[in-house]
Amino acid sequence: MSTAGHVESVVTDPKLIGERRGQIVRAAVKLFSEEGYYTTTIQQIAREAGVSTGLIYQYFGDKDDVLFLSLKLVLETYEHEIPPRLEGIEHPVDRLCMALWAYCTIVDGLREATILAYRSTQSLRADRRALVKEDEARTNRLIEACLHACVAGGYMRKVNEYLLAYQTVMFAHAWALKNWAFRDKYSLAKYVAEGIALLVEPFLTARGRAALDNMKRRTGNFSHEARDALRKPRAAPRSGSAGANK
Amino acid sequence: MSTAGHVESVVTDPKLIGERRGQIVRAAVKLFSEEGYYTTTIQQIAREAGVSTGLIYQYFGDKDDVLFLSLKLVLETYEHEIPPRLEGIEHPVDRLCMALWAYCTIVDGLREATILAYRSTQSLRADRRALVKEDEARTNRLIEACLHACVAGGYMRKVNEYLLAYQTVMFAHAWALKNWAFRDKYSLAKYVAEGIALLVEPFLTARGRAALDNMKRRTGNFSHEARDALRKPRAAPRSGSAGANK
DNA sequence: ATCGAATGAATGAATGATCATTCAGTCAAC
DNA sequence: GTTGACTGAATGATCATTCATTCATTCGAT
Repeated sequence: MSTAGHVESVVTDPKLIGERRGQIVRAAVKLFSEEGYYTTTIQQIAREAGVSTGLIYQYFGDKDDVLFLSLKLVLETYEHEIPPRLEGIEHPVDRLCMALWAYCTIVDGLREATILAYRSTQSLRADRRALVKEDEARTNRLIEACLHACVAGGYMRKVNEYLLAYQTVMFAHAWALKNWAFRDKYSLAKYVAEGIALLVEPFLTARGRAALDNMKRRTGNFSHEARDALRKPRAAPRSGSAGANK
Repeated sequence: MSTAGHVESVVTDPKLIGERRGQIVRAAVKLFSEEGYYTTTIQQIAREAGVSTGLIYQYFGDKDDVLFLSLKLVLETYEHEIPPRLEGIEHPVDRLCMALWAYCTIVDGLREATILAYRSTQSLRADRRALVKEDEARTNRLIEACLHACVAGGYMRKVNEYLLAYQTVMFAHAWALKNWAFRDKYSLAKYVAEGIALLVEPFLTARGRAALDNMKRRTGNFSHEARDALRKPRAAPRSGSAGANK
């Protein structure tokens, strides 16, 4: 063994190394997404993250653990990025549409990672798998709440909110899972518009339809960033009771 | 090597064990479904199939090839088992509902294998992956055709048939993919009934709705095997297009 | 200030398991 | 006695995981 030749010290900038774990997980998500769990080696992750193989075991129990935190990162992105996108949007129908739009956008940005979630959740140890499912269920409830508000407000007729929420989530996931089939048929915006036609419109009451038409007019059918167009001009409505008025 | 030769004279004698390949693929589907592709070893497959490891390489080029044929078997099951279930059912709305019901039933019987398809399609070599996708697309067109017939017959309003077909397929797949979430909320029959409420009913015209109501009456909401209830009482089994009557 | 533990982050070569794949044979049928 | 299906031990690669070391710190005592 000749330790001599290696003068490659820890050249990392002392200032920049913040989150070793995050650094490693980010590398892992990238590689797992591209190549899959089993075909990605710890050595590759180490190289991608710019650390040594040994260090990974300082921060993670084993490879399974790295996968677990990778999936968690992805699912938490879903869960945490939707609510801010809904902030300030009052009308239940607007909120529902925006939730669908937001979800699809997020999936679009994490297309590979979304596929990763479908591919590898069951290579996790059972206990960790349960935690991942819990994350997924939470995101689901987010959509379900939007649906419920529409029904409660009289904008949507009674539906199976649970299953329709699931279908909505599946619709967003499908953008990643079946992208090879959709890519050259629809832009993301068109896809979302079709999603609304399939998952929202058919269930609206007359009142709901009016709200949707109104929204479409204001946002030009989601062609651009519709978020701001839907926000209340100005207000400080922190505590909102869902009570539909007018 | 090439798996091409289908009608190879591997064993031409019907007396001798004809289906060595089938025997092995069936074992592989079982194990891949239960454990995943990478965690299943050729040795295990051999044991399960009751043959030696070496023999597998007599019938398959490599492990990837075994996966390929396993997935093909599953997808072809979808493709081949739906049409017979529709046979003899004339009314477009009935056919559509039956297609959904049939698809869900098949998925139910292949729950693990369906998950396998989602998990492992991308561990296939690119060229084989394309073939698998082609299989999937074909099944999709089956549903699309049912939808189209409904629209053409004036039973359903104009919809994006392509995407609604996809949603229908995803709905069936979800029964496998998210079974942990649905299992204790719905029976399969209830699930299908909800599927019709979400994916069929909302798009029907008045005429279509009448047809659906009529079907529900005859079949008791799919509670039992509805297939026969929908079949034409009796008719020329094979030939020509009998005029669909009222 | 200076020195020499003591700490612990980080390294990467070595270890040990686990398989995919091969091949020298066996056996049964003709 | 030739053929070819079939066997299963042996081979060789590929990793996950370990661990003896290195290096840069901090810090207490001088």
